[in-house]
Amino acid sequence: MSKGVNKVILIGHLGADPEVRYAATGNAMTTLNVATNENWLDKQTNQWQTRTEWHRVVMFARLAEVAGQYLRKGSQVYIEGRLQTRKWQDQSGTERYTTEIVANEMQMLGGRGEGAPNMPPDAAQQGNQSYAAPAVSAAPAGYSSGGNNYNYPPSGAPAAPARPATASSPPPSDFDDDIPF
Amino acid sequence: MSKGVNKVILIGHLGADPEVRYAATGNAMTTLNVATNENWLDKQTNQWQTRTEWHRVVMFARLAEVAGQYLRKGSQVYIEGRLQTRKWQDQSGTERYTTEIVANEMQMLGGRGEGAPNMPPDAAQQGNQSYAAPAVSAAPAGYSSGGNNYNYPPSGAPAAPARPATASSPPPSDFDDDIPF
Amino acid sequence: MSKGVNKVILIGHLGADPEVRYAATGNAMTTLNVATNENWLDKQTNQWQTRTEWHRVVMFARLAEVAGQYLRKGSQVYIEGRLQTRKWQDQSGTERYTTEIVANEMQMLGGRGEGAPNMPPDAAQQGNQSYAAPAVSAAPAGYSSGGNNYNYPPSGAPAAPARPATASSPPPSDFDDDIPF
Amino acid sequence: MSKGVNKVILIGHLGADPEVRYAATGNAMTTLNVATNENWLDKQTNQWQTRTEWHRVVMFARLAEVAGQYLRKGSQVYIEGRLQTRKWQDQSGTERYTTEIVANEMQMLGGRGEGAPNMPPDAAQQGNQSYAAPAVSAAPAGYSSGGNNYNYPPSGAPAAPARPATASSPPPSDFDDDIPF
DNA sequence: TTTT
DNA sequence: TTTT
Repeated sequence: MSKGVNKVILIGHLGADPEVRYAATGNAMTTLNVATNENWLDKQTNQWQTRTEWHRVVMFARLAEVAGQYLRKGSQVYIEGRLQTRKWQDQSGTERYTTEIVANEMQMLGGRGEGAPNMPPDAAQQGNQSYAAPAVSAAPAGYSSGGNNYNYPPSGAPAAPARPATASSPPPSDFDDDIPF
Repeated sequence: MSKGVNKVILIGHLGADPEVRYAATGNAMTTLNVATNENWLDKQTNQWQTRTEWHRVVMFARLAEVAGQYLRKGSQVYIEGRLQTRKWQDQSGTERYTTEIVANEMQMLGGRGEGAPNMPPDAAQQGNQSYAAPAVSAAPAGYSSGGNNYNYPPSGAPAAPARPATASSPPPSDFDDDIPF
Repeated sequence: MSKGVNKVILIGHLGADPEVRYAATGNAMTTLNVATNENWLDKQTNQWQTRTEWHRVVMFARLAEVAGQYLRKGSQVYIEGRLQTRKWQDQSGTERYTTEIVANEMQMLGGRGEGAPNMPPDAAQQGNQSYAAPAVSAAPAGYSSGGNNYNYPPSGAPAAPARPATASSPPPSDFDDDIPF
Repeated sequence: MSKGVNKVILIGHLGADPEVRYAATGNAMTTLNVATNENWLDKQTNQWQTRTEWHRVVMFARLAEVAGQYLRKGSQVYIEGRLQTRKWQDQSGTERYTTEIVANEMQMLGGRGEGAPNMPPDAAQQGNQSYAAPAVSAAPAGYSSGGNNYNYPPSGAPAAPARPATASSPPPSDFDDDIPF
C-alpha cells in the first residue's frame, strides 16, 4: 500500500566538491557530503558547543548533473529526499550497511556572487522516482531500482566506510564505469 | 553556528515491539524499528511493486517511556527527528557506523479503539535536546551527549548490523544495564 | 529563480466529506477541511487544553479524484503541499484573501477495515505542478495557472469565509461548472 | 488528543524589514513578510515563469527579538512553524480571517559578510509553545493563548488585509502597546 | 571535510 | 515587497 512517509530535509554545507559518476547509459549519479551543524549547551560547563553531523547524499540524472555543475566545497544547500539503507560487502566479505539520503530536491542557498553561475530554473526538482517513475528514469541503468541494494561499492573495491573517521579513508571513488556505480 | 537543518519525518509501522532500556540514572531509551513503504511502477513488467525501508529510531526520557508503553509491533507512527550517525566497534574491532533517527516528536496514528489506551497529551513532543537542552536532560546519564559516539553497542558485544537482513539477526538487544546503552 | 521552499505537512482529520468539482475539461478539484489538534498546558489552571486548527486543502486531477473516492468525514490523512493565498471578491466587491494548502501528496492513515477500500498505489502523489508540470495538467482548465488568483468563488457568489466560524457557514459550494471553480 | 501535525517549512526572502512590537509585559512579537519563489513552465509559451507567494510569519519572545535584530529586507531565511488562522473584524465590523505561520524555528541563510552580525547560537529555536509551554512563555501577556483569535488588529483600526494588493495598504502597524497586539 |  |  502507499502508506508511508520517508522524508529528509537538510540545510548544510558541502565538505568537499561533489563527486559525479556516469553510468554506461550516460545517466549521472552524484554524491555529496553535507555537514549540518547544531549548537547545544553543555550543562557541565555552561558553554555552547557545536555538533556536526555528516550526511551522504546521492542524486541521479538531471539533479546529479546540476549538483556537479553548480555546487562546490563549502556551498550551502537545501536537500530534500528520502532515507535509504543499502547493503554492500567490504573486502573481507562482511556485509555492511550504509544509510544515504536519496535527494529529489535541491536548492543552492546564499552564496550570492562569488563567481558561481546560477542554477537553471528547471533544476531544482527531480521527478520523484519512488512513487511515480519519471519518463526518463532517475536511476541509472545497471541500478536494480527495486531493491535497497544497488551494489556499490563494487566487490573487490577497498572498504569504504559510510562515514570515514579521517580523510585518509575516502568515500567510494574507484567505481568502474562499465559496472556502473 | 546555528546554521543547519537536519530533519527527518517518517510515517510507518513498527516491525517489532519497542525495546526499552534504562540507564542507571533511571533515564529511558527506546529503540523502534519502523518500516516505511512506498510503491513504484516496474517499467519492465508494468506492475506496481512495494519497497520497504527500515529505520532505526531512538528516543530518550519521557518520549521513550511513552513509546514503550503505547506502541506495539504493527503500530502506525509519525516520527520527527534528526539524523545521527554513530561509530561503534564490532567484535573484531572494526569500526562500524550506524545511522539512526533521534526522535523528538512522535504521534500514534490510526488504531482507534483496538484495546490500546491513548497516549497522554504531554507525550507527543520532546524538548529538543539539540538546540535548547531541556531542564530534564533528554539524554541519559552515561551518554556522552557532546559527540556522535554514544557508545552502544558496548565493546565485546556481538556484531549488531544496522539493518538486519533477516529476522534472525535482531537489533542490538544484549546491552548491559550497568554500562547503560 | 528557483530559490525557495514552500512546504506544508499536515496530519489531521476531515471535518466533512470531501467536496469534488469538475471543470468543463473533466479535470477534478477537491477541497478538504482538515482539523489538526494540539494540546497545550494552560498555566493558569494547570490543565491540558486542546486547540483545533482548521485547514482548507485543495487538490487537483487524479489526487482530487482519489480523495473524493476514499476519504470521508472523520478520515485521518497525511497531507503534503504548499501554501497559496488567493484573492477573491466578496458580494460587496471587497477584496478578500484565502490561504489554502495546495496538496501534492496525500496518505490515508489508520482506519484499517472500517468499510473503506484502500487507496490505489499510484494515488499517493501528484506530479508537482509547480516545478515540472505533469503531462496531464494538475490545474483545471479555466484556471489561470500563472497567478495566485484563480477566481473562485466566482463573482456574485455569497461571501465564503476562509474559515467558517460554525458549520452553518459552509465552504464555497455553489460553483458553476461552466465557469470552473 | 495529541494526534495532529501542523508544520510549515519556508525558505525565502524578506520583502521588508521585520516589524517588531512589544507588549506591555516586554514580550516581543515580530512579523515578517517572506516571499517564496518557484518556477513553472508555461505550456502555452514553453517559457519558464516565476511565481511568488507571500507569507505572513509571526514570532514571539526571544525569536522575535533575534529576527528584529538580524534580519533585514532581502534577507534569506529558513522558517519552521505552524499554520494558524485567526479571526478579526475590519472597520465595517465584518469578520475576516488571516492565516499566518507562527514560527518556532528560524535560520538566517547565506548572506555571508555583508555587515550583518551573526545570530547567536541560542537564537535558532523557540521552545514550542504549542505542545510543551516553555518556562518563559513564548506568547505575550495579553494574548489569549488558548484560542485562534488573539485579537489584532484591534477593533477600530483601519482595515488590514492579510495580503495587501499594493503597498498603499500596509500590514497592521498601529497596535496599542497597552492592548498588546 | 563544511559553515558561522 | 524579496530573490536570482
